[in-house]
Amino acid sequence: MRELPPRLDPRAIEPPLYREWLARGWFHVPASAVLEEGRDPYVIVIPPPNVTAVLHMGHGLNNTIQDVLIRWRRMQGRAAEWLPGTDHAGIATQNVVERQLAQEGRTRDDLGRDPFVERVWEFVRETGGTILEQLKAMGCSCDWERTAFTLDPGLSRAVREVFVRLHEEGLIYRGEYIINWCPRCLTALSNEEVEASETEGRLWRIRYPLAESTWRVAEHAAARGASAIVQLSNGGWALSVSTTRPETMLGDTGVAVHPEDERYRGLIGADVQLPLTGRTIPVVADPFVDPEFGSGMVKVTPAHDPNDFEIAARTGLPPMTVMTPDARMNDAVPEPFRGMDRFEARTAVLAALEREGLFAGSDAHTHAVPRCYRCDTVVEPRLSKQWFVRMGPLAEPALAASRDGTVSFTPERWKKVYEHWLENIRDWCISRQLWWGHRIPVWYCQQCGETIVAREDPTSCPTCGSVALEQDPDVLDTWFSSWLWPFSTFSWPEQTDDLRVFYPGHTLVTAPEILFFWVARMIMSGLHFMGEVPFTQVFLTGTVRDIQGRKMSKSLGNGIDPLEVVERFGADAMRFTVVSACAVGTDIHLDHNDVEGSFAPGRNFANKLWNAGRFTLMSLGEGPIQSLSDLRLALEDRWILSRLQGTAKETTLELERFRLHEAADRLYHFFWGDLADWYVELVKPRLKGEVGETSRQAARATLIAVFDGVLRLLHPIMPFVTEALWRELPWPEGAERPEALIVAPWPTPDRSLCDPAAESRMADFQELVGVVRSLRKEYGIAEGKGIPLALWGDGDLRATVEAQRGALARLARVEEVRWERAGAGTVGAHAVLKGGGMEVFLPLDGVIDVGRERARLQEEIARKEGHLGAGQKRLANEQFVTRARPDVVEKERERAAGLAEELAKLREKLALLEGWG
RNA sequence: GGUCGCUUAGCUCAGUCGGUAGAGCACCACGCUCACAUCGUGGGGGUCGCUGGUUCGAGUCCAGCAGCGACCACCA
Repeated sequence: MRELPPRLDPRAIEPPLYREWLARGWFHVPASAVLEEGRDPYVIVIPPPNVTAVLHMGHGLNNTIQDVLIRWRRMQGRAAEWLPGTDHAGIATQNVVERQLAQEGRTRDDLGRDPFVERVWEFVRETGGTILEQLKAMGCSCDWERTAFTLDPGLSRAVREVFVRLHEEGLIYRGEYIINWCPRCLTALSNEEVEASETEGRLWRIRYPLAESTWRVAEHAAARGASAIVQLSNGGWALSVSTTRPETMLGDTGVAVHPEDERYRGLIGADVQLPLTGRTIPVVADPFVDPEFGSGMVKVTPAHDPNDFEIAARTGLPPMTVMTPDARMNDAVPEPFRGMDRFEARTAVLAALEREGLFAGSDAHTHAVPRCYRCDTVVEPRLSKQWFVRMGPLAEPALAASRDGTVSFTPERWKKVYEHWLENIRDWCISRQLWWGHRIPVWYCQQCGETIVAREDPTSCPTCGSVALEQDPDVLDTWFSSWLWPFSTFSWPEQTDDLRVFYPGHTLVTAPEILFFWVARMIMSGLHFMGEVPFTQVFLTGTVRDIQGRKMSKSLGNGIDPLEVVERFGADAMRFTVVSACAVGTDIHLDHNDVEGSFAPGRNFANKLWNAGRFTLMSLGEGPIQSLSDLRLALEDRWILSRLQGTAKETTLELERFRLHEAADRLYHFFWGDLADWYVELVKPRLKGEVGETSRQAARATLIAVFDGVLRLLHPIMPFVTEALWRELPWPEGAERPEALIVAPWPTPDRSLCDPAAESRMADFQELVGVVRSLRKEYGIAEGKGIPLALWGDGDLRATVEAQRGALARLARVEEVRWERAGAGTVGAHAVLKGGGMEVFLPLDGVIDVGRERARLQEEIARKEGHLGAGQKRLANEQFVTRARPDVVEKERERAAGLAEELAKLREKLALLEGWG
């Protein structure tokens, strides 16, 4: 038997095992495994991390979960395909490279488009994919032969096909609308890419003077209580409007009131002098205006506000863009404001209005300011010509798939969130003014103006034959390639075996943050292009947070590097820790200031596994292992084998329900609590041959069987330490041995090994040992000192204790067991076993503190009397007896009877003490 | 503003069908008995956020309130 070191050294075992699994091709699943071997596929596609990303704990959690599921299904015999890859991450990656350039004092424009894109490619080739290497250190068993990248030729082809097809179907259109514009990234954003942040701002009130011709009407209206109409110091009349963004007033082309607002009815059509600009704008009527809010009068800036754009479209107001792409005031505004940043302009506009006596104060106002999800810059609504996907027709089937249960969510509450989003779906702005990404497959003929949308790059205009074609300069939203991931990675639109076999997939594991960005859209595209949902189960993980509940992030410096954890404590320790911490629907909290403490549970358990394995291997001794079925098994053998069956059943059930932490918990307690603490302790003498050869053989065979079983069950969560130990296990003669644990069959409970009687008797024995130990501690009897034990109970328990007499002596230091009632004159501590009806009596003459024991007894009697009283009251209650479930009533009766019996014994004991003291 | 979720031991969280509240960590005491001190044994610690309701009985079901959080949102 090989000597194992007393401490698990993950660094010594993990990398070689991973290399071997990889080399043996166990992660790779060819389509033939399904088509020829008839195996049932199980497919997970990885949420592709950004190609430039480095691993953080969120990935650690997410990918551990995926690997647990994949390894478990693989052991179940499924063709378990886990497809890895990365996302080109348009804005994020371009930003990274632009920052690099900035350090060299250059911009992307200095380089020009093609050289810039080449530079990004270089960067991606150099550093991209680091994260995938890091996943390997975590033990992720991805099918690396299929590693995909959203800019790969195949995936790019899928993107283009989808664009063209949607365009043909009329689901893609180009138009001039208000979109979310990031003035720093200089690109349009989708609604999902904008994050609202609650901000304490101000609501400024400003005045727009009315043309003199309307003063009389205005005065009249003011007298009738039109609060928005005020008189200026020069005697003229003005409208009062409110705004959170005063700088946009330079782009106002109207003022709107509700058509049925009696207060302002006379003013509809009136001319208003727009301050600072010398322009005259009209008052229009539009039902969007809420008469109840503020003064019931709204300034209209069609080119810089989505609502105003709508109002303008309905009322015919012209849009007027007053900002440059980087959010400075453009040449459309009066000279003094030109070139000012929008926030600078805000101050300047307010100051200018004040000078003209048109500033009317401000109020504190909390509102949601939209920010770019990539750079946090305040997003500017901007009128712009962009490409959009018409989402309504795509959303409908995706909604139905959730409603009819074709797709299910874990935790279930996300279903509602998903459906709510789809019910209120808005069109998707997919064009980005970036260079890094899939170029939009659209060309404009410079000759005749024709727009060409094509699968292949056109060389000439199909309408006029001109060769002067210019491709649309924009690229597509990164998510426009990610949403095709479940089929584009399997060669779609080409109809291959891979596609047929691995689509649709099964489980998607991801963070809730990208439910709309990615999950919902994948379901939409899957249904639309493949006719089937891409997966049927969506498992949304929690968020990894620090001890203060803050999200882990680079900028906060509160992150934990999973690789550091792997390096220090091993992948198994990290995996077990996160799995056991990831209760469904809850976030996981880790302390970045105490990485060791945070991962101690996993590390300790991995080490426990190692040591128990080490002990087992060392104490099995030489000689063949006999078959279990040929041996006469002891009580503890039957007990642990039975417990293993229950554990296998429960573990499987929990995994099926995505309750990974429960699975981890069951295995932890079975391994540590049952196997290591009890079984191993119980069989030590037997393994040494102290109880005879037959007994030794039974213990060896049982130990091997249980170890084999529990290592299999633990393998998905802790693949390395389990595989390392499993390889050292001797194998029963004649039994077929799988090639490796990673490909060993998943245990299914063997009913013939289930033994409730053994479980029950062991439970009594364990309790007896616990009671004796506890009493020893309580009375301060030295650990090493043996004690006599008197007990009485029924025949079954007696048999148990007799069978375990030796173990009792070792585990509880019991010197002698007497089956007789303690006579008068003997005093001791005692305990009553709850279920078993067995009483323990430790004669403790000379040790016991009689006063203390008496008090304790009295206390216990009082407590039990209380319980009994409550129980009897319940039983006396006619409603309870007639209405409660029969088994509950029966249980209550038994409990009461038991209590009464215990009480009688306690009183007897107390009487004994009285006599002695 | 709307929707959803959470509130149980010092901390992080379980708690299935309503029937005498659990785990891990932390803490205290004892123990280096040859698998493991990353360990073992024992122990202390909870008015289950508050109020009311349903029920024979509520951590669990219902209503209201408070606090926290998430998501959604075009009231300037």
